[in-house]
Amino acid sequence: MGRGKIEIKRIENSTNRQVTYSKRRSGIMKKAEELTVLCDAQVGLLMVSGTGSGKVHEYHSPSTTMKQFYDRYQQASDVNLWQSHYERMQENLKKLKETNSKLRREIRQRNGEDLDDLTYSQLCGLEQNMLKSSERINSRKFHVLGSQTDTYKKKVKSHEEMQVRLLHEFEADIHYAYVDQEGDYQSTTVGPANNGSSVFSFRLQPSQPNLQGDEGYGTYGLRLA
Amino acid sequence: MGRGKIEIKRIENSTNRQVTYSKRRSGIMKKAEELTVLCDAQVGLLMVSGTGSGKVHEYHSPSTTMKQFYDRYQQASDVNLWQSHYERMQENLKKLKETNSKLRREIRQRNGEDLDDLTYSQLCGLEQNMLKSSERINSRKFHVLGSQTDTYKKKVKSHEEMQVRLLHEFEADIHYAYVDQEGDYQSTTVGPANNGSSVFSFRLQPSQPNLQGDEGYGTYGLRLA
DNA sequence: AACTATTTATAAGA
DNA sequence: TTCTTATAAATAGTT
Repeated sequence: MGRGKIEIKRIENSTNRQVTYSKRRSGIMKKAEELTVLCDAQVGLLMVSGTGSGKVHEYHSPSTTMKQFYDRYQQASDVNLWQSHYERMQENLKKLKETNSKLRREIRQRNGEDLDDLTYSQLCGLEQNMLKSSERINSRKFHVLGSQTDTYKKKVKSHEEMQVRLLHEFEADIHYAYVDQEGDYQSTTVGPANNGSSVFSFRLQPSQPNLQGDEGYGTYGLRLA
Repeated sequence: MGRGKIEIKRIENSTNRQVTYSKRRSGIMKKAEELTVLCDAQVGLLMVSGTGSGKVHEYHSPSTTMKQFYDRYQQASDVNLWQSHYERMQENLKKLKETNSKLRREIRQRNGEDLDDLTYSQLCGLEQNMLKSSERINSRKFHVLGSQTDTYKKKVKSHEEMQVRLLHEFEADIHYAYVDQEGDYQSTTVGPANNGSSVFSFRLQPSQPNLQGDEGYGTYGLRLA
């Protein structure tokens, strides 16, 4: 219906396509409304241009809301899977929050707070448990200290060996300098020595990150004393 | 477009209306498909005859599922609040899980496990913290013990008073029975006495619920010894 | 956005 | 229902 017949296939000229979309869109819209009025029907219509802004044009008969149409879709499609997914997610969230607050409470109790609801025997158990844990921590402490000491011992030893070696090289250089008058011993000696000495500089440990940073857990904020 | 022009208003003849619905329905369907093909558009169309069976006729562009339509609609309308809500929820979930595992780790550490990554000074801090907490728990323990004793003391005292009172009543009843020959002293004396004695029965405390019930937190499972 | 030659859709009739 | 056909509407190509 127009100056010439057209094949029903994608219009390749983009501008042309856009124009045709616009014309036919209003055409179909009018048809939809006419159908609604003439035949007392319910009609829902959605159109999105593939080209262009992706703007949605819609028509729906006044008697019906779009929502009713969507409900219809849901019935017929897998959208309701989504729904249940959402619900499961919400439940999950709730459980996690509960668990979370219980964990926080346990930590607070292990920190000597929020003890009012505990019975005498629960308090006893908790104390026992904590003392046992303290012992474990203490023993670990010594283990760490021990291995740290060992490490340092080794470093010190290798450092001493290095010094001895350097001393020898130094003496050789001195000798060489006297012989050749051109010894640049700074570059041959100072470099390695600097490199080695950094082993003894302590690095500050960043303190334990405070998790979500508002409650009282993560309370043993530790730094190198 | 037909043998005669028609007004766009409800067709009163029911049969005629039905026929027109059928004809125009297929017409609009064809238009929808043409729009889809020609303009590379996405089209969704639903029609329900007001008269008749209420059967739904639908068309949607093959490239699109109804779900995509739904999503599209969300994008273009304020329903997309939902989308962002979903995303925020997902993020929340992730954060909660992270927090959770950190909390669990902290508890494990306070329980003397999972200490390998701690430095010496962190271990020291942790130990100090736990000893301090133990003290607090210990002092709370004595406080509870003390108030419990007080409570019992009061109960015992009131019980003693009750006994004295009952004794008097009992003697009075004996006296009455002798005078009247019909004293049913069981019902007047035993009732209240039973009621009072239950104060001394211990109730088992249910142990601390194990949270999600698989990891090693909630470890001080406490019962009345 | 308007025009108009044509094609399409369809109202009425069979 | 479906087909036919005269006529109204829609619209492709043009301006």
